[in-house]
Amino acid sequence: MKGLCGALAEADLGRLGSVSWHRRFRAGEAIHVEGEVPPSFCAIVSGVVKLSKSLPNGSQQIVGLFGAGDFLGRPFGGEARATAVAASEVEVCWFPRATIETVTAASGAVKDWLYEQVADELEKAQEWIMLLGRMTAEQKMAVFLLSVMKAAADGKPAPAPAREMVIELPLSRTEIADYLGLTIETVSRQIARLRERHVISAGNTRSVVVHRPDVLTAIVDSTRPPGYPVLVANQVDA
Amino acid sequence: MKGLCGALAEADLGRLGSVSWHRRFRAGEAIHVEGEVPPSFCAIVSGVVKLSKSLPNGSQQIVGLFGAGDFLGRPFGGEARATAVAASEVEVCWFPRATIETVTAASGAVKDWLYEQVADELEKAQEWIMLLGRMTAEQKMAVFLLSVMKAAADGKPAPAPAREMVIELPLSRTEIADYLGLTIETVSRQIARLRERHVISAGNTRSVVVHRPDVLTAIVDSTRPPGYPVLVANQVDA
DNA sequence: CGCGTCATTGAAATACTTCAACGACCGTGG
DNA sequence: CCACGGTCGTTGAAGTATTTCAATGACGCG
Repeated sequence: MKGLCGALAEADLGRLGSVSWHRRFRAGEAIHVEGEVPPSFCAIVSGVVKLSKSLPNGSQQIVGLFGAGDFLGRPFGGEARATAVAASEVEVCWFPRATIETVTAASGAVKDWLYEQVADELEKAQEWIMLLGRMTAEQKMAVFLLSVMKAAADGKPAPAPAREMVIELPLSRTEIADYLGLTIETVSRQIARLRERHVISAGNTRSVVVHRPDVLTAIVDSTRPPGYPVLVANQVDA
Repeated sequence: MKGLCGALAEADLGRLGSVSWHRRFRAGEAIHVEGEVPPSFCAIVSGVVKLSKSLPNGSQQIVGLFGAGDFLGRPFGGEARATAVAASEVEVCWFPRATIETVTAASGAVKDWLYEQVADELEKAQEWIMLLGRMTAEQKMAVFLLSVMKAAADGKPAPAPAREMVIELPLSRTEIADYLGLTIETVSRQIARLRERHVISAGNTRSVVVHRPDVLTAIVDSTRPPGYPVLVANQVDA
């Protein structure tokens, strides 16, 4: 999270501080564009950023999601191979590319930090490959909800997924679909089904109450027939 | 490819050379195991290694494929989050973890190289996310064949995908299925269909003659109805 | 020769998509 | 204030790609 500052010598910190500035993006605005050399490296202060790729036929796939504390852009990277778009109102701390590259080149600690950063992202990407390749729509949806819960609970007192929780979805249905590799209709239907089963209930479109996180996790690691009999027996009232 | 040596000072090169040794793995043998701290970092000399994750329900997904010149394992990484298995007879150049970490910690150039390495891998992973999330079985198969062609042609005189080419598939049907997020039957059928359309023809199960690379690329970036009429018209003889 | 693994093929089942219609929400302008 | 159009989400019905189940064929090996 705040590892960058930890990795920086005082002199560098001051140097970076003096050239950085805050910048806001409204939902939908592009931060980096696929095929262009990103002019910056930035830390997300608040909001959610989606990193997406698009196919010639026009369909999109979100390949990564970033929130407060995450970093965008890769020093020495050349052209960005995906587009970064603000999924909500986003505030970033913005560093000119050149400065970051100079500081990085000079500091071993920063290099270490950067390496960690990319390695983590790779790990997440590989998880996602697994998810996209081998999970059903239902499982994908469950993973998504759980990950939003986890993100929301990050740093909160209770580390375990609590017994009940209200979460705000950071993405529209269309974006969720692009994230999970599904269509918007399938996403909608999966949510409806979870609601019918009383696993979640929805107020506003964007906010969801998760009643049974345990059922979500059960769905995620269920063998293909997703344990309906057992789970339904548990939750249907007599 | 040989970037590691370029990044190393002579002293380090000697040091590494003296502790490295060659090691062979037979097809199916595990090189690193998910959940264990890998005892080594190694360069693949020959053969193909698959990196896979498995779901509780037993299904597998290959999250990466590595060939000669690629590197396995991440210094400072902790537990491996995927299993690396030899997909064929594999020969590696093996370095004890401790040595690699010492050398890396000391050398900025090695850090840079390592960073590049991971960043490249991340880029490939994101491509794969796109593929798994948004492509049809037919497109996946085409991408796979093209990537095998590219790997085979690597460093060859003609850089462009040639007009006709014989390739050896480095994976079994099951492995291809795990790689593309499909079932073995679907893979088999897609190959059969490509054969019927005279895009490829097959000798041995593991070897394929690609007659029309252009059709494969057309399939990859076709909008959903994969242009059958046009393409078929081109290739069917009068 | 017979057994085991791997690949192919067919037929039926199903998960997901596509197409299409409708309802809810929201800001704009009358 | 209310009607209007636009975007977004939901829902139904039909279509299709892919999976599942099952049987058969090809190959290698003891």
